[in-house]
Amino acid sequence: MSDTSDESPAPGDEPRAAQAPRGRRPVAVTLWKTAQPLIRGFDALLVEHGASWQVWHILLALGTSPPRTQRELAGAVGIREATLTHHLRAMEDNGLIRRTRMPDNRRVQHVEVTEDGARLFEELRAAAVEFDRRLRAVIGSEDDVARFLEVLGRLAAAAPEGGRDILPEDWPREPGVR
Amino acid sequence: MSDTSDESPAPGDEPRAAQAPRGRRPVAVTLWKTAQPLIRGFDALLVEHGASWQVWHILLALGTSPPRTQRELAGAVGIREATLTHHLRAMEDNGLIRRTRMPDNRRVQHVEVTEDGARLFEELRAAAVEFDRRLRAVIGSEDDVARFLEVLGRLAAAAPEGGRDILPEDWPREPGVR
DNA sequence: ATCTAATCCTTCGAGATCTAAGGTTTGATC
DNA sequence: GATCAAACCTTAGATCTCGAAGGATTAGAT
Repeated sequence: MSDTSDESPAPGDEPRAAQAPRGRRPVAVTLWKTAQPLIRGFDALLVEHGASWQVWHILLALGTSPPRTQRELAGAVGIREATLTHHLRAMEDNGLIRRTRMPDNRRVQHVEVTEDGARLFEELRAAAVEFDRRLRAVIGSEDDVARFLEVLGRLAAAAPEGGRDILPEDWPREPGVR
Repeated sequence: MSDTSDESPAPGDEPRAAQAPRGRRPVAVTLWKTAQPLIRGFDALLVEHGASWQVWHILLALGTSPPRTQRELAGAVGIREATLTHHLRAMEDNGLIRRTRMPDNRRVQHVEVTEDGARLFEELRAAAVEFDRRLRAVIGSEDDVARFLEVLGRLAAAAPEGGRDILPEDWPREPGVR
């Protein structure tokens, strides 16, 4: 996006009613405007393979560390339970997953990846790995990537616990402040 | 979201080790799961002030380097024209902006921030600046922040030109490849 | 002049997402 | 065990977003 490099206030910039914070581009905005097109590009890639970013994300979460409940799964994918229900129903219709009530706790829906689902994920994985390889190349050396991800981890860790259920009064906290 | 921090060495929390078996967490996913809660937290903050993340973003774009057309504005905010129309209508109804047809080119709608809009933005600015200050503190020194933003810039620059209109075949490109 | 194409914006319909509220099942308390 | 609360999921309604198509205006070509 050309706008992500708009530190050029254009020579002869006019004092407008709304004045931006001088010089500093907000971190959160920059982060957003970077993540946004990347995810969209990734999604476009997966759509070509007959899937979508969120379907892939759900399959990934199911494969990585199988969540017990849909709530956990939603948390892992970063969406709400209601939204997950929506996706799971579609995925179930498409035969990618199977849902069964557990006899020992009939509240939970156990989500399982079907053969078809596993096959699809395997196909997507190649594209995803290649995509990731290129992004890492853009970032730099392995150390650069590690440092970058570490910072992201710290930022994410600074986010409120429940995802976005309750915002503590003084959030985000200073580093070290507990 | 506890899951977004499941790889960070996070000082003082370690509830679950649920880690991807084959190492390498996808960069795009990590980026997304960091940006997502941050933006949501920021939005929640602004909502308390009677606005929203996108309203603030639009006001910011209008103030920073006033776009000539709505198309430019949409690009600056990272949304589609159709979506922008939606927001602008609401903002116009709320008296935050004013839209007028230009006599020399009656296709374009010139967007202007009203007094009320400027006043609201001024109020939001304090919250936004403080929010940003804290995020930067989480990242580290000023140099750390600069390095971090530089990487984000490179990632964003690697994205396809029009934002996400056309995905070149070999995207994202290797650094240096043109 | 007129026709065609491009630019700019809006409308429409569909999909993703959220919050809030509801339904079921389970656990705890009396 | 009856009742109340909690856990888990779904449904309903609203909002944000997009793509595609349409309307209006301008610029370019004939």
